[in-house]
Amino acid sequence: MPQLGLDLQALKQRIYRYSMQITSDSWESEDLTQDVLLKVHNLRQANPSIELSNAYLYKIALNAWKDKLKKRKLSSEPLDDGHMNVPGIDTQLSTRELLEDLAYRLPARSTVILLLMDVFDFTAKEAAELLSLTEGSVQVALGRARQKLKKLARTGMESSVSKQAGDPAQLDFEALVEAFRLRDPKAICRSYLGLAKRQITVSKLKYINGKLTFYFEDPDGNRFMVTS
DNA sequence: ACTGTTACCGTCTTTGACTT
DNA sequence: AAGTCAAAGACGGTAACAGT
Repeated sequence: MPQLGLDLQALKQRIYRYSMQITSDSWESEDLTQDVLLKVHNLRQANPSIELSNAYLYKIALNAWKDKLKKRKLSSEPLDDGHMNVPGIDTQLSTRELLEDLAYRLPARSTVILLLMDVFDFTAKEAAELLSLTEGSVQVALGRARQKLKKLARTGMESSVSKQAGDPAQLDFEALVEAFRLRDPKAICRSYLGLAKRQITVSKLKYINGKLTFYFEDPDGNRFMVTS
């Protein structure tokens, strides 16, 4: 029975492979891998001499996946909720496209709130915390932004806004992460739009162990993760 | 006109007690 | 153990008002 070494990267890859077998979904697997790594970390802290066999590791992953499914209440909630990597089913694509246009018409703060809550499924509380606002302000700003979004959708976004004006020069992942770190709505907006222009999408954004974790996807389909 | 805050309301989820 | 149900809490939305 092969023992798992302390090489975190190797361990992560192994768990990811198990997760892919269980979930058949890359994003779910990344989530599951994070969960399992956390469980393994806790297990090791509780018992440093614990033997983490492959079978045991697989069991942990499987149980974690079952827990996830339970919480998600599969009967009432589609599996791809909040995820945008399901081929052919991109329910949030229109929101994303509208959002990118909207970003040129709304204040940065409102756009970022819409981005966080309607695209990345942040709660009002989380968005408020990130932007140093009250929950009420976030909710109202969101409502107003949504109204504007609907209005623009109704009018067919008739004038495709010129996206050249004001485009910043240095727009990369670090800029976006830094913008989030500094809680600067304008910078977040700029960086996000810059990436969108390069056809690089932030396909997922979530808190993992208290840190913001960004999942990017480039035009070639390459996916990578950046943690703030 | 725009933005932030507060109060209030409706909906959904969670939790605990109770019954089968 | 499993199912049911009511209470409590969390959450999102809206209206009204105030400040800039």
